[in-house]
Amino acid sequence: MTETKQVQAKRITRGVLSQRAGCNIETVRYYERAGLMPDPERSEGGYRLYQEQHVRRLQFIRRCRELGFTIAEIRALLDLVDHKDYTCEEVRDISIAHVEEVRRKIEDLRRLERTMRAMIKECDGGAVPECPIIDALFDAAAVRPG
Amino acid sequence: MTETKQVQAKRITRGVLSQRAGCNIETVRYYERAGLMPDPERSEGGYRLYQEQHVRRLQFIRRCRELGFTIAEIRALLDLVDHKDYTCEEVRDISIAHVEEVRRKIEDLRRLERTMRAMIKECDGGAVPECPIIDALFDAAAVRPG
DNA sequence: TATAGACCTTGTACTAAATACAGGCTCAAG
DNA sequence: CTTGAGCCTGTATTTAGTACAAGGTCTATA
Repeated sequence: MTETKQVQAKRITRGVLSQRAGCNIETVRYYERAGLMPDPERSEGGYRLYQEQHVRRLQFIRRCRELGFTIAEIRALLDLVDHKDYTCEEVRDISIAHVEEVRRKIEDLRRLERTMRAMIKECDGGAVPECPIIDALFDAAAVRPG
Repeated sequence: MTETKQVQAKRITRGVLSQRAGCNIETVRYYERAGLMPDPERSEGGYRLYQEQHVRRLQFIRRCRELGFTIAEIRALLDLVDHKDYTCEEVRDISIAHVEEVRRKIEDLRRLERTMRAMIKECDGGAVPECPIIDALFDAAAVRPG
């Protein structure tokens, strides 16, 4: 009897919520506009009042962002979770598509790094106003070796 | 005598300029606003009239962008080049700072890829509404292994 | 010479993923 | 009751472009 009253969950303000997820306070409002976070309860004065479930949700979003998922991808994941009709396969497909995107980005950056290092190697760092890096940047062949 | 007249360089429109640098026509105007491309001559009717030097400059900018230099970094490089008071060392320093940034990004993406692959490996892709990937994303420990 | 239509002009809005700020209101502690 | 921290809304800024509307220019052809 008294227990149901004790179970009454305490409400959390936006500032506390953002701190607990390790993000900026404004980010919460941004995710609300973006449809990732729900419109929460409000106090008499209009303050947003969150619950523990919202902390978990925001942390989920932040973790996805740290893994490079876009807002749209996270929305897709959360839709699956919210409707509770997702299959492991759907989640897996989204994740595999994402990791392949990550791999492509790594490849692009590695090619770029090789080109940069090749240019820098040509440069002795002398105190003269002639620089093979600048020359290379002005000369297509040097920058696009293959 | 007649030669000085023949040397009269032909002028290039914005559309042709952008094509020769392989970029969108609007990008030229953007670089102008950003201070990377100069205000060129204009025709009677107000058309921008470019010269060969501008093609080279735009190609330089595009190559820098392909290598991941930011607009601010390119502005710094062009300032050095324009004032002709740069030393090889200055250019080299900017380039090394950039390549180190690239290396950091690669490291971040590789960590991210490892985490993603670890999550995906746990998932058998079954048609059930329970997924270790979702669980991992809701559980800090799984996503941040170290 | 007239005109079609390709090309250019400007200003403005949009993208992604936040972050920042102004002006005003609320809440809790003392 | 007052103080000040914290919250409210709306709007602007960031990066590196892209897109578009309404209108003016340029040039080749009839």
